[in-house]
Amino acid sequence: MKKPILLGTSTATSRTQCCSKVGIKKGPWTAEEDEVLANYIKIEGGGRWRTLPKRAGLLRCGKSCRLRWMNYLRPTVKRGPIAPDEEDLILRLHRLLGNRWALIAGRIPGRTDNEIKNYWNTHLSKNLISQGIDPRTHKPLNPVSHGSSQANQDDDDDDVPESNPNPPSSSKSSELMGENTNSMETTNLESHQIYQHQQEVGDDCMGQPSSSGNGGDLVENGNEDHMFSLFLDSLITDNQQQQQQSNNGDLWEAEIKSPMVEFGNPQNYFNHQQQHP
DNA sequence: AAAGAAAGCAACCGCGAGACC
DNA sequence: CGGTCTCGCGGTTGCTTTCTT
Repeated sequence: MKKPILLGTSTATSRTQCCSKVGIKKGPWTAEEDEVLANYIKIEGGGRWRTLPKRAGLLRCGKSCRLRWMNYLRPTVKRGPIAPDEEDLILRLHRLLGNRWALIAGRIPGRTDNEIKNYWNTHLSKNLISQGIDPRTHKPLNPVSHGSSQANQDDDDDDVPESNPNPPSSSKSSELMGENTNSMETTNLESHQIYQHQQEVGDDCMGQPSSSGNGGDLVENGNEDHMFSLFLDSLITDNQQQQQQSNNGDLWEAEIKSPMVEFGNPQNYFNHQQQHP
């Protein structure tokens, strides 16, 4: 593993980040540090990360403590290989959301954004490339080989945000919901149908709304987040059904018909809900 | 068996948003 | 209302492990 680094004045840069302070340890965590952090959070709870290491007696920066807890020490973190159904879910979520790792992780119980991001970069993106699919856009790398669908290829790139291949540098969920001003009108019936659809489909495969930690912010804060969660589930489910229906047909045609496109994006769903409660 | 390459993954970094003063 | 602080996120780095030659 990585050798722990104890930062001193010689290695500290001009950065003013917390981790550049003298005496703050970097590198891999030891079992002892893990124990100290886990025990402290068990007793005192998480949060206030900046002051937590001092209170817990750790020579780490708050960021490092938070990351360690979120990605490794949390009891809800699931270790072990990604199951095929989880992989399928990651693919579908990435198709819909782009590199919104925290959002994706929020829909996969026990998995962290870091883990999913790593898995995507090391496995899934390579798999897609080997299949001739662009992992960023989920479209064919060589459109020529895809026959009639190629005719729509250029248009798709311009105006269909079925996934978000180039998300902005800050990818908060709120931004996801607010970035598209292309207001596509929806009716009360449509939004109601999606909501009702969610009720029928249930939450078995998407996981429970996460109760803590990374990505869980999507679904744990208030009614709007809950509604977004439900909406996201409906997107995933409908997307899956349409892919099955397309069944080796024109994948991208099916994609265009996805609920994401019908709504424009989740923000439109919210706007609509707020205007028509 | 040894060396180099590739893969895997934990951790770091910088930035943006929201909270707080 | 502007400045500062804190948190959380996505991108990236670099060390360790595994595979290949």
